[in-house]
Amino acid sequence: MRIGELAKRAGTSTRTLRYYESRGLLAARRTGNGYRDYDEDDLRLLRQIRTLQDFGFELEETRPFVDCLRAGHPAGDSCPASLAVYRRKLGELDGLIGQLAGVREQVARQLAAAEEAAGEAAGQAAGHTAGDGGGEPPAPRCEMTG
Amino acid sequence: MRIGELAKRAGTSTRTLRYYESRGLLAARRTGNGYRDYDEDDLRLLRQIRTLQDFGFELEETRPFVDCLRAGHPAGDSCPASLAVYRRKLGELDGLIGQLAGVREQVARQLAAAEEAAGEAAGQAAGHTAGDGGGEPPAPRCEMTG
DNA sequence: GTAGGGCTTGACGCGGACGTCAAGGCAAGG
DNA sequence: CCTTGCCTTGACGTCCGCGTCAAGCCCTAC
Repeated sequence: MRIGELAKRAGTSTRTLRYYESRGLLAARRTGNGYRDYDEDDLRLLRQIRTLQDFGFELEETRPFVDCLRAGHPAGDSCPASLAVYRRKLGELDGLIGQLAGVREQVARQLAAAEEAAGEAAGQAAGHTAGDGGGEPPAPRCEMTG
Repeated sequence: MRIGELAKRAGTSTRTLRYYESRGLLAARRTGNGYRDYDEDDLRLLRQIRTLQDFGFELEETRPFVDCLRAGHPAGDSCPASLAVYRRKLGELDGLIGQLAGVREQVARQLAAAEEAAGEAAGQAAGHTAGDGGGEPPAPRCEMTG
């Protein structure tokens, strides 16, 4: 099949396929007139790349999977190098998730503190003190427009 | 103080400060010879920006905080617009964390399946069969769509 | 005088995964 | 013949937060 059909079947663009080729993934045969010519194996290979891309893998990280399929293995992750990428990625994901969770907590605390400060200021302005025990009360529900 | 000192005290670079200025954050007075001239308020403002940047906020998202400080408020998050950014960011973080957790689970399952397949292949190669029901492994237990 | 440091503006580079435009070839239909 | 639609290569644009270099001015010290 030609590049347009492959792109359509993989749900991507021809530009992307040419880009992959320029990166050394997804080589293509050529027909007599110079058009790229792909087969079902190329489609499988491309789907493997796209799946990993959807996971957030960088293109280079998909290379072991591609090489694995090219070597004739039934799946892209049938090779040790692919498993190593999986494991490294798991570590990265755990680290990133933990980091984001930490940031989330800090932002949540900042928000809570700022809301409380705003609430107290409003209370004072209205001559009405909050008067609760100064600890960490349950977060205000949704008093401001989001 | 001049730009070099401000950069040092904020733990960033002069290039970064000029960039912030070009973006309309962090305006600077000028001395007679054309040098930028900053004061302690600018430092506070800059620290606010840097804190949010460390949280992963985009520069544009720090603008409400900057405007808030410039308006004379005691903290950058004393204004409704800043709180709105906090809330939006919390939502984004929750979404992102959930998505990453979903990816993490998928990668973990892929890894487990590939490891098991590799183990069985090795077992067969060694004349030792794993012996579990040879069909598809049980469907993934939890679908964490992200 | 001159070396050295800090400052100025301007402009290009980077990384990642492409989008988009330009100029032109190839094949099929009317 | 001409149009339409697919294909080719090449090259520049995008986003973001800067890094880095270039050319030159200001001030101080020796």
